[in-house]
Amino acid sequence: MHEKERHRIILSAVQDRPVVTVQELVALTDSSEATIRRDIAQLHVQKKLRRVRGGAESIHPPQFVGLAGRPFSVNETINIAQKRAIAQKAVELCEDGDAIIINGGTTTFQMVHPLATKRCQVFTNSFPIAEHLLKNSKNTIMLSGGVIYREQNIILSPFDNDVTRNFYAKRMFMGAQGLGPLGLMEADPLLIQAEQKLIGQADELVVLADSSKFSARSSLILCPLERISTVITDDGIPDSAANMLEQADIHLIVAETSAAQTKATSNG
Amino acid sequence: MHEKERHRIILSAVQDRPVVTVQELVALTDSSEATIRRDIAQLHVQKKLRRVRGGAESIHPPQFVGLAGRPFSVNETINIAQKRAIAQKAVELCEDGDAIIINGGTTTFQMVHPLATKRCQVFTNSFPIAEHLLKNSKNTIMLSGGVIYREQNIILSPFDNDVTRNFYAKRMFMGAQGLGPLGLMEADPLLIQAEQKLIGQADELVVLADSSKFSARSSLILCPLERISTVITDDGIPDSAANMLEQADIHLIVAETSAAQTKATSNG
DNA sequence: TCAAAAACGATCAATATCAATCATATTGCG
DNA sequence: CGCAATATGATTGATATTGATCGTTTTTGA
Repeated sequence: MHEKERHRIILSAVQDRPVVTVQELVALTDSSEATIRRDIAQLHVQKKLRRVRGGAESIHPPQFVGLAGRPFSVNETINIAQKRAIAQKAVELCEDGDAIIINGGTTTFQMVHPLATKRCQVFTNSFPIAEHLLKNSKNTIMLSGGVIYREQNIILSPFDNDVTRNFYAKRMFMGAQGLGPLGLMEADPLLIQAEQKLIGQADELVVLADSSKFSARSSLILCPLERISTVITDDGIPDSAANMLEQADIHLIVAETSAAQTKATSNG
Repeated sequence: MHEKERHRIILSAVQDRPVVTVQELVALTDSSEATIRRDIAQLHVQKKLRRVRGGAESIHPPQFVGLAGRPFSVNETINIAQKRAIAQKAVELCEDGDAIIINGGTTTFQMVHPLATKRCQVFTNSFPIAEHLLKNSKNTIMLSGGVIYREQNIILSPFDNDVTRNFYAKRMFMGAQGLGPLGLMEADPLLIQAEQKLIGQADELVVLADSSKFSARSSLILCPLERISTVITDDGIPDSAANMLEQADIHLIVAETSAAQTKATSNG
């Protein structure tokens, strides 16, 4: 077996599993320990893997380093204040007993905190949302079935899901990649398919989009503006976008993120 | 077993329960106390867990202990050694790439630890099993859709679930309330309905039942003995039960528990 | 309080892994 | 064909890890 061939096998083995032993690679490549060690040493200086006693491990974090459970550690902290304020407004629309659909996403995930005190029937395709609500609230949780995609933490099914078809909700909450005159934009075709199914199961569609989403564009249109009942955004929304929504007869809710909450909030 | 591998298992075990004993980890990793102590000490200085007398505890706050969400805090520790040994044997039947169904339960939950090093396609109706495997393994996880029942931590759907119908597995693993001449017994009619659906989706039915289950009885029969391919139990199984299974042409696997390996009892 | 049991830490032998060296095989070239 | 260069495999001494033992400390229970 050629050197390159072994390297290919070693790298693929290391990427599969968090750690591969020299012995396993010996068996896998049918070569000697000495050769495998030499290979590992080479790949180590090439930074293709990390050499450890007994074998080699992937150079990438073995997935639970920080103890997985942080749903979307990367995106979650972007515009977190706006997302939280928006999510708060979204939950304020919900009353105990309501049946709602929450589509997975970093903004909608922020709804879990204010939702903790509610008792709604929540249908979601997001594993982290279901997990959090299950552990920290008394809401009834319904989950869509299918494969759990780790990257998005979303559950997708290639098949029609009767659970989805039989659940009908007052409102569906969802985020988006972008929001423009053409409608709601999304990047991933797979997500679009799943989300379109869900949209059909709710009376009102409530879109949670921080103000940066009005300038963001994506190539795929999820649904036209007419389908949207309500948009919740933050006070950074440009006038043009507000006008656009007004003309489309969309109810606009602006969540105030600054300390200046002097506006039309009537509290008791 | 290698250092990294053990660390993986230890961290994954610590995540399950607020505290894990050295003995449990010895059983789980099949290594010595000294090694486990050294590992715990290492992970402690790495701040991956906290070292305490008797074992290790999660570094994260207990959070929701009283609330629903902790998988099976009550049942989980009953016959834990037997359940673990049984689960270990069950996982030994699985090879990378296998499609398997794991029905929710306290015994089947113990499969998550040995499964951490596998790469199977796992279909389950158990939220905790899905959660753990999602966070601590590279298995592909498929979840059935429906309402999450907090009491059992099981996902049930009143409707037919196409995800379920379209997933066909080599083996299905399940626990039971009881196992007698009439077949597999279960207590809850709702569970029976869901489990019967799943049973139809697998070639072989593997039942995980610690030896106490042979004396336990329940009012409802889930399926007859003929449907069962394999039973995995511990070495406390009475001869009468072993004979019953043998006559039903069921493959019997006996997992030896460390406690029962001492044959002579000095005092009665 | 004391005694028994469990858990711990240190030490040492057994084992596994490693690095270095040498031997062998294959290839390329004169 | 002979020879050198390279790659691979085998051997050996060095090093690291593991498991067992033993004495000490902590916990448990009377």
